[in-house]
Amino acid sequence: MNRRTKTQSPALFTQRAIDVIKRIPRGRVATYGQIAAYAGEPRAARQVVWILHSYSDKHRLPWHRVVNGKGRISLPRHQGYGDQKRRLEKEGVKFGNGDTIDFKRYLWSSPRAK
DNA sequence: CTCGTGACTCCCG
DNA sequence: TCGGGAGCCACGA
Repeated sequence: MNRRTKTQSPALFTQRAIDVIKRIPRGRVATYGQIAAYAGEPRAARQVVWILHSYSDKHRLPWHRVVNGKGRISLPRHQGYGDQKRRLEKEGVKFGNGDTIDFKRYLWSSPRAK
């Protein structure tokens, strides 16, 4: 009777989070917490991180459009920091002093969330 | 089941 | 402005 074995599919949250990330439009950015909130778990920002690590490739997620709550890239300098910055600038996102992104201009807001 | 991991976030000082 | 600490969640070993 338990037709649905838990190992079959990722948690609903994970699925929704992936979906949310895929909806981030070009030239816009979203924060980890924001994505988690749209997916239904405001405090699962860390889970979003894990998702990026595990599914960004399989699902072709726009991982570079995800930044931290301070409007800055979270990747370590020795990792994809420069890569992410370049990808964003290529989409028209400008970085201010201290490599901060102006949320008033580039933060994405889901049409359905509001 | 317990633990470790991870590109976070909030709260203080 | 910056750093430390606690809280947070799901997954894999």
